Amino acid sequence: MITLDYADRRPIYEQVVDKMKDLILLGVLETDSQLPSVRELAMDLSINPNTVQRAYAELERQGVIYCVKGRGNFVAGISTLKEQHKEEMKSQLSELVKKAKKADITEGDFVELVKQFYAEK
Amino acid sequence: MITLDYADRRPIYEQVVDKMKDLILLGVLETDSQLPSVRELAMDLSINPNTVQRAYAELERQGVIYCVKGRGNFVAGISTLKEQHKEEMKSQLSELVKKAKKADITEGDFVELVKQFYAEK
DNA sequence: CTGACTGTACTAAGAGTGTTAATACACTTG
DNA sequence: CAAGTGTATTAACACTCTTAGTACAGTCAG
Repeated sequence: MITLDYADRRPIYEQVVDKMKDLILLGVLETDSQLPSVRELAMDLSINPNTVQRAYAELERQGVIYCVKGRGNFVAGISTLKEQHKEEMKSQLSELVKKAKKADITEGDFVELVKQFYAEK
Repeated sequence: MITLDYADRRPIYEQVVDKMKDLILLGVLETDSQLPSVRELAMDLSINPNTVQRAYAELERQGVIYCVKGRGNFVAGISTLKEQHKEEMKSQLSELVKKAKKADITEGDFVELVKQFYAEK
């Protein structure tokens, strides 16, 4: 379901958070569907249950999932997640454009790159 | 010359590396001009000389500056730095476009955002 | 040559974070 | 009741970042 990247400098729990968000945004995990249990995912990824728990707690804090004691963790509505994701991307793009300006990259060149990347695959 | 952001999660030495690169790319620091000494910058930023040394060592490793024992640190040619910077941005943009695709953001919308950000300030 | 400045190297210590391990408890469901 | 859930707690370990202190070698102006 998820693959960890140990070359990634970021902590494991953070990777789990992002991967889960990706799966939800991609529609692999639908609203109200159940996530793997803390212990199950820990086994699957060969990490400690505490680490998974930390990731799930963060996902709940962000409103991405909801938890029911004794039953499990479930995917929350994805509308807010989609909105957050979009805002996050806009923010990143804004930073990137600032950098591009500093590097004397013209708007035309930038747009050309965007089109090129959109055409890929 | 440089301002540290203690809200930034990244280590200080990494911030120093990036800020120095920015100053060089912006032309504030010209080729072969001298950087502040390790001890001087440490005093200026109220951090330990070792931390500055680490940043400078990293900058030298990346070929951004060159060091002369007993004399100081100097800005290397900026052509390779410019190239690296451009490649880095392209890579980041590529990732961003991938995310945008997943989020069902059209090429048109994306380009519109780019133009908007370019128009700012 | 001397002194003050450079870079560089090393060790030690402390703080913070991430991760693991081992329990324990409450809740739900078959 | 038993097995599976989430949740909480404590301890320990590893790793990284940062600081502190010291030391040594090179450069340069006086």
